[in-house]
Amino acid sequence: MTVRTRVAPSPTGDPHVGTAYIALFNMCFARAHGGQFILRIEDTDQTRSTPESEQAILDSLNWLGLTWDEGPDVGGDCGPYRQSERMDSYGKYARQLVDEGKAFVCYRTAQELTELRETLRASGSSSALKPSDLKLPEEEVAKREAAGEPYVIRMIVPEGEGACSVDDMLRGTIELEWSMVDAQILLKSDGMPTYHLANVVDDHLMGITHVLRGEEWINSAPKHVLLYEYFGWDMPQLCHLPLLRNPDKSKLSKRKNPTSILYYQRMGFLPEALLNYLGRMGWSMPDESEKFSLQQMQDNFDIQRVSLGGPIFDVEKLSWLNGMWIREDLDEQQLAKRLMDWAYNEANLMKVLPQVQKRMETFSDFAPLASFLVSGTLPLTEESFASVKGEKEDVVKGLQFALWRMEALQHWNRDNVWNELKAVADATEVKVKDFLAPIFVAIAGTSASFSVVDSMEMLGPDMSRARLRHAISVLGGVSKKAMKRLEKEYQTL
RNA sequence: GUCCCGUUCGUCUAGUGGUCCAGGACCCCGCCCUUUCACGGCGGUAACAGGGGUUCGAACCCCCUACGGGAUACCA
Repeated sequence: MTVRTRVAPSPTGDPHVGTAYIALFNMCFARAHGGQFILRIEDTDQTRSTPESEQAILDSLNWLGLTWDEGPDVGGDCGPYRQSERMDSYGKYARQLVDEGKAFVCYRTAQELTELRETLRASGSSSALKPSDLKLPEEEVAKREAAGEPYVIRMIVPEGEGACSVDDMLRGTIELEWSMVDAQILLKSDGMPTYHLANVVDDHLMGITHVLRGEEWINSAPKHVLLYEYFGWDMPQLCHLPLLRNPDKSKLSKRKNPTSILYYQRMGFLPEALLNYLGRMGWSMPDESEKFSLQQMQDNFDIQRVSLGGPIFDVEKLSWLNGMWIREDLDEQQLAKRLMDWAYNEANLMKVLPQVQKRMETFSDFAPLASFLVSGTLPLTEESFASVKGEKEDVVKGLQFALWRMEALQHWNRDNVWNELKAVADATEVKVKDFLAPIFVAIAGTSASFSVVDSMEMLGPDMSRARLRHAISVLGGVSKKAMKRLEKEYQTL
């Protein structure tokens, strides 16, 4: 048995707990059956991942204690497609399908596609874009080809009635209508494969027998079934795991929740506890114990014990569990070591010292000045913002705008943070000093602190965002209506 | 809109036709321990989404409705 999990770095490079969640289940499943667990970091979208973000994921999974096997060599590359020399081979597979009449070259432009979709919708048809919808007159194809216009390769899909049966290890047979399946792009105009092609080709080459992935993939399973059929390959067993949710039940997202493993690391959670908690999401030990190690989970793993309701990620219970691990599994020596590894080490001290030394008269000034850097959620109240000038409404607006900017920021460093914040201040015609004041309070708990952008760099993206979010909610939050207004105004910046 | 997947205490879950007027855990509350707070111990509140079947019997099987989520991209 060979089980794999595919990991795609997020655009901002934050390793997502959902990634670890899926990886954990894949690993336990594979190991419980004496099989191999392969992890592939892959992203066929050149605009998304970077070598750093890919490394960040590996580091995070390592930190959690997950381990994986070396995959079979399928051409010397298990790394990001961006660096792959195998890119040609995907084109080859796509072309093979074209030659066999199972895929076709499509010269449709983005604009034409939107128009086609609009007409489809207007006509009340629920059908997806089919090969026949996309067909262009031959002379038009020739013209575009001669002009060297970009094209993609799409797969041929059944048109008309009928459904595709997909077997799921947990859900049984799922029937999905072909009418909902569009002529999926296999090879993008930049020559990159889409997930669908790459997924099927790689899994086949690597001899993957089982695929455990998120529920969000159920609807594209027919495409994969069809591709395996087209190629004449054996289909791996599929298993769709439930999705981790925000407290409002939507798919766990960083806009509503800290989702980065780095955040939980910085917050001071033990990797054992975080992993233990993820293992309790949608799964239970046969004896229902709450606290268990990765090894114990692996030893007792039974995929049938996965429950399908989407579990809500509850930080409170995670905290309780973490406390259990701290109290029961670490002696004082070990705890001391963990604390030093976590934050109380020389490297961290050296980062802070340049900021605080100027402000110190005695050593005892140090802890109060730097405490916010090793804190989790700051104990803020509305009073904390008393020194901040301006109407509460405007303060909240500034914080919200700052938060949005920080959520969109891809490369987290001092200069980028500063440039973004300055840009918002300028665009809203607020003095930088006044704009930053509430952000100081949000980040450091007081406006009397050292450089807020340096602090934010040290705290990292998720902790910084979480604090901005917390500050907004302390100030009464933003109502749905107000949020709409703010979003509109934000767009105009 | 359409399709798909779900639905047991507020939350995580046990439960695969009788042992369930539904068990455990987090949260909350009370009591005990304790110079305080926490930890720990004990106890309490609180759920089978609704309606129809099937069956001697249904949280469990089937159907319908409602609700939630996901998908509907040259993102994964």
